[in-house]
Amino acid sequence: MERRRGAELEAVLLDAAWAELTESGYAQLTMESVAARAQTGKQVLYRRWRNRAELVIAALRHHTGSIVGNVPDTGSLRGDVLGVLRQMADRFTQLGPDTIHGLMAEAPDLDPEVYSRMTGVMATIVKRAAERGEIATADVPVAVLTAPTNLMRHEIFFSHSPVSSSTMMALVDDVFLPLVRGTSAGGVRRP
Amino acid sequence: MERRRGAELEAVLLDAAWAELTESGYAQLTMESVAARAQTGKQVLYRRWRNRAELVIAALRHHTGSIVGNVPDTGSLRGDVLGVLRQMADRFTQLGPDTIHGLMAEAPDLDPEVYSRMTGVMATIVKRAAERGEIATADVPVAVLTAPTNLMRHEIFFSHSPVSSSTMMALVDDVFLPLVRGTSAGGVRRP
DNA sequence: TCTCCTTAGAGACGCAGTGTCTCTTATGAG
DNA sequence: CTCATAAGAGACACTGCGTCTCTAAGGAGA
Repeated sequence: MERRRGAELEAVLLDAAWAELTESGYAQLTMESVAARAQTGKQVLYRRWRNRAELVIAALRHHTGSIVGNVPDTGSLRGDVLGVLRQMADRFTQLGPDTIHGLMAEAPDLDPEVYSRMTGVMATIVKRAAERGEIATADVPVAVLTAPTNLMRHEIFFSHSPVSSSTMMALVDDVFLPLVRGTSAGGVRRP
Repeated sequence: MERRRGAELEAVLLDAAWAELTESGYAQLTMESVAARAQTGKQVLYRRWRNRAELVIAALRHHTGSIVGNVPDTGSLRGDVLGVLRQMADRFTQLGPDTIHGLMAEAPDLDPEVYSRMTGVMATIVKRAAERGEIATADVPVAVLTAPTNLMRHEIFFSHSPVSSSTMMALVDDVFLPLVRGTSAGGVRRP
């Protein structure tokens, strides 16, 4: 019998977990189902991850690759923010809400990382827009800076269907842009 | 042995569930623990609710009473919106995030009700503000109307500590009011 | 090439909780 | 007083978690 080891085996395990996740959802994913799919024993899983939540998080990271690092740069503030929102949508909608909620319930320490990172991304985008002269100042209240991504996250978590682009545009055109431009309500409409 | 029945028994069951919930949290709440606390058997629970999620939801409704119905009317738009946010905070912070996430994971059909109701509440508040002449028009984009409550819900779900009043004020003063007043960024600061 | 240490693969195990089933018996309705 | 209903109590099968044990594969090093 040929035996998988080390990184090769680990990849197989994470792929198996990912497959279970997308095919059956988080609630159906068990350590035993993952082990069975990977044709190995539970101990091999527990040797690497302490519980289901850690395994799933690892599988998530493994599949979706390095978490961002690439801040959109489309040349316009509107395009950049929409780009960020679309990134968030792409990352999560393939998972489905049950996985997200399940993970939140079992791994309460997952989010702060992603959370603060998004603020940094938005700050960069706004700073560049200010340098381009597109907006008057990059000195924007944190509540405004985080509003679009937070609202987007809210949509992802509460809507039971994928977030539509019209919803994303509403967040940008009706909420964010009026706030950073200093004019709202009847200002710029969507092109 | 005196036997509880009907509504009297049901109240005991729901109180027991609520006690388990607040004392031990959602993860620790089991049908057996609730039954034991109520000094009865599991069958009595299963005769009324199909599973843990339904029991908890019932306990929640029973304890917090009828869900809203009372729209704040403080005389100012700012006060009204802050009142709504505070209501949301009061309702949920006593539960803790683990209960909320656990419920979301197990009862995916809980939210839409509350969800649409909040939109109606906000619409009422804005309409009254327009009638008072506090703002120019009640014709506000839905994205703006739902922004404060959605952001508040976001805070409740993601922050692992109770939402502070300064956070709530930031949502109202930095995001909502500038949007409905049509002026932002450097406009009205908090009193 | 041989040895040895790590660890994969396989399965048994105890534990906890779910949801079902059964039985006895209190109690309100008639 | 009778009787249908449902409470109280517990046994039950089942599932999944996380631990433990054992055998044997296959690299690393001599």
